[in-house]
Amino acid sequence: MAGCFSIDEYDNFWQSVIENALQLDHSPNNSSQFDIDNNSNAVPENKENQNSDWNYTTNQYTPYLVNRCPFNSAPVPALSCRSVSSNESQITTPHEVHPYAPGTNMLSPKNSYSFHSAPVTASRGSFIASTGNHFAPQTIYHHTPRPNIFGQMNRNSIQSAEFSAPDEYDNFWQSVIENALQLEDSPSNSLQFDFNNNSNVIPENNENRNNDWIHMTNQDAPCLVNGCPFYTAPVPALSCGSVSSNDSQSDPPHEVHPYAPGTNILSHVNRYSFYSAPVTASSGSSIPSTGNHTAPQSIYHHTRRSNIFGQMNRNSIRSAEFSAQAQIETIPCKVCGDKSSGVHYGAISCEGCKAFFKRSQPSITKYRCLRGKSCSVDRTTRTRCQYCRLKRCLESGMSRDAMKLGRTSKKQREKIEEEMRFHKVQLRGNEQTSNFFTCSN
Amino acid sequence: MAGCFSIDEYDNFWQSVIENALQLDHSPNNSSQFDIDNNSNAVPENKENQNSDWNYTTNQYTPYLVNRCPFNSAPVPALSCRSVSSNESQITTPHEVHPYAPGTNMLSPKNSYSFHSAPVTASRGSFIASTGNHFAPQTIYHHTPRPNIFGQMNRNSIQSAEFSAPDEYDNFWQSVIENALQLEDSPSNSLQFDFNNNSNVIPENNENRNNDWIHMTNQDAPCLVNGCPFYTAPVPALSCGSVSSNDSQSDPPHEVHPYAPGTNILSHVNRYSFYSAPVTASSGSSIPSTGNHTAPQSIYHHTRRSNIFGQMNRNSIRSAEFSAQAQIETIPCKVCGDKSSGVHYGAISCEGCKAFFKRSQPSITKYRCLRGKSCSVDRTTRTRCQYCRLKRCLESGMSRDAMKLGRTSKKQREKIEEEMRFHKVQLRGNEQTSNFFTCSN
DNA sequence: CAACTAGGTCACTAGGTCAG
DNA sequence: CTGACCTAGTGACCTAGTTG
Ligand SMILES: [Zn+2]
Ligand SMILES: [Zn+2]
Ligand SMILES: [Zn+2]
Ligand SMILES: [Zn+2]
Repeated sequence: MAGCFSIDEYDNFWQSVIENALQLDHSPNNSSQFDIDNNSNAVPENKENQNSDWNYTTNQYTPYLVNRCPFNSAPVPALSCRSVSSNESQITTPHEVHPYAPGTNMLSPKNSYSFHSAPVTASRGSFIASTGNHFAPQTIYHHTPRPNIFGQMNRNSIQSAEFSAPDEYDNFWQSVIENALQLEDSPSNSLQFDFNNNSNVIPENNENRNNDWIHMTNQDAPCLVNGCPFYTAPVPALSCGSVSSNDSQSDPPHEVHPYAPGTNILSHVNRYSFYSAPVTASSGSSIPSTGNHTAPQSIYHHTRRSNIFGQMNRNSIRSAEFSAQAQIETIPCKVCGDKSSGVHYGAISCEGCKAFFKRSQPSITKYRCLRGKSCSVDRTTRTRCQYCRLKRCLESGMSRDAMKLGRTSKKQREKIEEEMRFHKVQLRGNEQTSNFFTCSN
Repeated sequence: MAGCFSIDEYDNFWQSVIENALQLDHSPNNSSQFDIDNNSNAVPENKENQNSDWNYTTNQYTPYLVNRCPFNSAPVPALSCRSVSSNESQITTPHEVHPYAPGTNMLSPKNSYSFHSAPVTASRGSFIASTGNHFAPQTIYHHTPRPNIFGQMNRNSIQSAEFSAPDEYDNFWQSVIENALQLEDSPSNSLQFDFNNNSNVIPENNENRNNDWIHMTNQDAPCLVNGCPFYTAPVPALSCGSVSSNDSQSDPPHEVHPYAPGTNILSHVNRYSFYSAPVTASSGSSIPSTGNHTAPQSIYHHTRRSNIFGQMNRNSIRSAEFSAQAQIETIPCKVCGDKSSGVHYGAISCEGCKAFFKRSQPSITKYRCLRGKSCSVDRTTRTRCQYCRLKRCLESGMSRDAMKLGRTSKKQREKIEEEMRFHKVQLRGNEQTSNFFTCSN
C-alpha cells in the first residue's frame, strides 16, 4: 500500500488516468463532437475578439490554461449536441458546452456563475491569501474563461446546463474514474486515504465541541456536487504538510490535494469566505495538533468544502451542505410564510415582519384596512395591507413583552425542533406547505 | 523635528489650534450668527422634543458630546445665513447648519447622508471591533445627532448643503488649518509625517505589483473628501503603535489617528470590510513588514480610506473613489433599453416603464395593438404602442408579485454587478450594442 | 463562553405628484 | 398620458447586549 501522495504524485496519477482514457476508442475526444477543425459551431473568432473578456480565455483551440486540472487533456466540445437555453443578453449564439468540458464550471456553486471576480492567480506554487492555499489553485484562472457562456443566463439555465450533462459523456468519465480507483497504485488505496486506520483525523470529542463541524468533517461523503466525477473518490485523511491552526492564518497552510474529493478546486473562491468561517473548538488555543501536524486536516477539508457555497454564513453553510442539523429557518414565518430568521417578539418570523412589527409599535391605530380586514398576508402580499399584516403579527403572538433574549432554553429548543421536523417532512412530502403557517383564522 | 505623535498629542495640538482660533476677532463664533441666545432661527424646543431622535442630541446648547473632536469648541450656528432646500418631510423648519459646525457630517462621504448607522460608541479608550480602532472614535457618536436635518433630503441637496458652505466660514477654518501646519510643532512637521525620508511606507515595487493599490496608497492626496479641513493635511506615515500583520487580524490593531486625513472616522465601518482588503503582492509572504511593525502603515491608511465606501470589492473601491461610480443604471431597461433606475416589479427598468406598468395594473386588457403585436419598443418608440410595451414588460418578468423591497441581498447584488460589468465592457467596446439583446425573436 | 435576538442602519423601491 | 423626482416604507445585514 502506497504511503503519502505528494501533490505531484497525486496529479500525475490522475493525469495519466485521463491521458490513457483519451486513447480509448470510445473517448469523447475521438468523436466528431470534438472535432474543432471541422466545426462551425464554435464561437467565431471575430465574436470572441469583440469582447475583451473573451479574448484569450475562451479560445477553444487552447482551452486549458492550467496543467493541474484532471480535465486538462480532455477535449473541448465544439459541436453542439443539444441546445442550451439562453436569454437575450447572451454574447454569442448559444452553443452547447459540455458541462465537464474544461473551461466550464462544472463544480462551481450554482450561485457562483460569475468568474469575473475570480482572482487571477499567479503561477503554480505561489501562495494566494484569498484561498488559503499554498499551491494556488490555478484552476481558478482556468475557470475565469467562459463566464459569458453562462454569465447572462439565469440560474435555472445554468443549473441545468451544468448538471444535466449528456449521459454518455458523464458515464464515460465516471467509469474512467471508477476503474482508476481500482488500480493498486491509486491514491485511494494508499494509507493516506485510509480513514479507518488513521489517527490524523479530528478526534470525535473535538468535533463535538462545535456543532458546526460535526457533519462538515464527515469524511465518508466527501463530495457534495452530485455529478462530479470525484463524487465517489476518497478524501485524503492523512495530511502531508503542516498546518497552522486558526482561521485567520496568513502563513502558507499545508498542501491540500487540489483534486481531493470534497475540495472544490474548481469553484470560484470568495476571498472573504473563510476568514469568518467557524473555527476552533477550544478558547484561545489552537486546534489540537494531530501527530506532527498542528491542525486537523479536516479543517482544511472543511475550508475547501465551504468553497462550494462561497460566502455564506455559518448557518447557511450548515443547512445548505448537510441540512442534517435542523435550523429554525426551516420553519416559515408565522405571519407571512417567508423564510424566518428566528424568534422575534415571541414569534417565529422573518426579517421583514420583525422590522414591520418594530415599526408598528407606537400606534396600532394608524393603519387602516381598505378591504374587509382579512387581506391575505404572504410573502408577496404582505406589503399591501399594513393593518392586516399587523393583525397577523398580533395573532401570531408577537408582542414587545414576549421578547426573548439570550439562548434558547432546552424546553424551547425541543419544541422548536419538533416543529422543524414537521416542516421538513412537509417540504419533502410534496411541497404542500398547506396552511400550517395560517395558525390564525 | 518632532518625533512620533501619540493620539493625545495629535488631538491636543489640533484642539489648541481650534481654541486659539476661536479667540480671534473674526472667528465665526464671535458673529451674531452663532449667538444662540438671541436667535429665533434655532430649532424650537418643542419641535425637538417631538422627535426622539432629536431629544438630547441636537440640543444646540450642548452641541458636542465628545471632547476629542477638533471642532469640539467650535460654535454651532444658530442663525441662518442662506437657505437650505428642504422638502415636506423634513422634521423641522429648515434652518441653516454650517457644514463644519459640530454635529454636521462634514467628513462623511456624500452617500452617507444618514447617520442612523453611525455606531453609538462606548467610552474613549475602548476597543470597537467594528472600526478596528483601539481608541474608539467617539466622534462617531458626536456625529450621530443631526441626521434629521438632512435625513430626508435627497443626495444632491445634502451634497450642496454639506460641501458648498459659505465661503467665509470655509475660508476661516481653512486658513486656521493652514497656519497651524506651518507651526514648528505641527504633526505635519514631524518625522511621523515625513514621507520622503520614511522607510516605513510600502516600497514602490510592491505597490506597483498590484495596480489596485497604486492610487489608494498615494499619500500625496490623503483626504478624499473635498471640503474637509484636513484635505491638505498630511497622513501619518510612521506608525506609533504596533500592528498585527495579516488581513484577518482579530487583535486590536494599532492606533490610527482618528483625525488623520484619509481616515474616515465618521463613517460606519463594516466589520468585514478590510480584513480581506489587502491582497499581498509577494508570494507566500505576509504583508511586507515595516520597521518593527508587521504591517505597512499605508495599508492601514488604505484600509481606513476604504471605510468611506464600506464593504466593497476592489474594483468597486477603485472606481468609486477615483471615477464615477458604477451603478445599476449602467444596465439598460429590460423593456425599452433606456437608462434604468433600479429593479421595479422584478425587472431592471426605467422610470418610464415602471410608471407605465404601474398604470397598466388595473386594466390589463384595455390596450390594443394596431399593427402586428410586434412593434419595436425602445426609448423613442416605447410610447407608440401600449399593447406592445406592456407585452415587453411582462416578458421581462414584471409583475406585482415580483416586487422587491428593501435592500438588495448579497446574492442579488453579485448578479447585478456581474451584469454591470458586462454592460461596461459593451459600452467601452464601441457602443455597438445594436440589437444584441434581441437575439430571441 | 456560545447562541440568540432587539434594534439600528441604510440601500432600495412602490407609489404619489405634477409639469410637460 | 408620460416620466422625472420625491419619500415613506421595506427588509437584508450587522452588532451590542442578554441569557443559559
Ligand atoms: Zn414574515
Ligand atoms: Zn387588509
Ligand atoms: Zn424602459
Ligand atoms: Zn404594437
